Amino acid sequence: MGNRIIFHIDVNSAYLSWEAVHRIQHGETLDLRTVPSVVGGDPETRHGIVLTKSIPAKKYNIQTGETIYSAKAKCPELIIVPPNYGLYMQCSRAFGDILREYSPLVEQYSIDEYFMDFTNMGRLYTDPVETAYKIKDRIKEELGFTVNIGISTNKILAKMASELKKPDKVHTIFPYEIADKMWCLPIEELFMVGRATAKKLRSRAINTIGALAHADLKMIRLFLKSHGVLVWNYANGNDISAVRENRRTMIKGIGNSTTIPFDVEDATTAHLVLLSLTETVASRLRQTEYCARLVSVSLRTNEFYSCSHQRKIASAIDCTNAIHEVACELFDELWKGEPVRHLGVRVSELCRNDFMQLSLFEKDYEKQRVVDRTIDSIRERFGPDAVFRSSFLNSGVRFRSGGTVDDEEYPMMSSIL
DNA sequence: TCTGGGGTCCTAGGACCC
DNA sequence: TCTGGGGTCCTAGGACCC
Repeated sequence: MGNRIIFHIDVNSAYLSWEAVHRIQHGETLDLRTVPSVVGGDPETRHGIVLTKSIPAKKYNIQTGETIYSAKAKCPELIIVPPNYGLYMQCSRAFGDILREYSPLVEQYSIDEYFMDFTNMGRLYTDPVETAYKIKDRIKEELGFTVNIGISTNKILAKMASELKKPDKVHTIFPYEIADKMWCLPIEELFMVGRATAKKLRSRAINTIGALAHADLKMIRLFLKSHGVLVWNYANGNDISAVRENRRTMIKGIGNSTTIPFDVEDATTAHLVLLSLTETVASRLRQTEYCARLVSVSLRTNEFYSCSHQRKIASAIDCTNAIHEVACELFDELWKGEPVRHLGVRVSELCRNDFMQLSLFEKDYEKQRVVDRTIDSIRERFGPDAVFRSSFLNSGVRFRSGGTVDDEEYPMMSSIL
């Protein structure tokens, strides 16, 4: 196996860029990217954090994930726009379609990132770097937003390369360039080194990616276990994982969680929120033609204490009511009576729903499944709000939280590239 | 006017069995 | 009565990504 050529393509300030382009296309004269601005949630409903910042906003030291409140304090004239996930899905798709013109082997890693295997494309295209510039400029011209492209011989180096200088840039980190371009960077810049790992490494005087690369692997393994081996390899540019089309990969779980605009203080309201979360989870589960054997509920209190509770169930299910019933049991066992800020429902241990085994005691589940499917098809034809349970009337609880992903699903990123 | 939501993977401890 | 170890399954929590 010869050397590979891998591209990593990353949208610059994705949500914000996409919103800016959308506004310009609809006659807006101000380009959000040229002023301090962020995409962020609404503090009124307790969703007030920064999701994406413009480059001018970055100059005010505004960080992704910080509160809108503190971002405004750093820059009073900051423009805040709400997220629009439907738009992002469209942009993401259009972006991927262009990439697939350059190689058949394209992997979507997240809503705004793709890997592309350019090995063997040399017969069609003169030079990878030259082609990367072409792709970048085409995306800018046709779709209106800029990307960074990183090029190397594997995924980790391509990804690290695309993170170098932004925006609208092409970078390479070929193996012979690792020392010059990557080892000087602070340790937290390395993929998979988050706050906890950075702290542990820095406490042992490992402050740069280069220092980690040169550290003794046995020592790293001793205090960071398998994760240490992973990041040590990344620091050395070692990665043999393949770019894989994300059609066939098994989805592991489906979840929906929400921060409630008010503190929930009674079980009845909590159960209603769980129902709204379960409606989304269960309909997505049925849409993907899976059943689940594990249900978990997570909870965050008004004091930001988080905990979770899960249970394996006897036979796999996909009914809204059945999942909701388990979720309520789990909540009742978990909840100690504190005011609840956030609730989540997640199903996992999925299996195909075609050869479902139903025990005799669960025979009315068949009827229930027919009801679910009927409701699913009504919502498909007339919109998600066409039917909802009367228990939500005047409850102050949104009857369906989160969104169903109506386009084809792509599996989310994992730590192993 | 405080702190999102969607994922994946790993680890540790206890139960249980041989 | 005591001492043991290995294997699997289950659960909770933590770390990381975007």
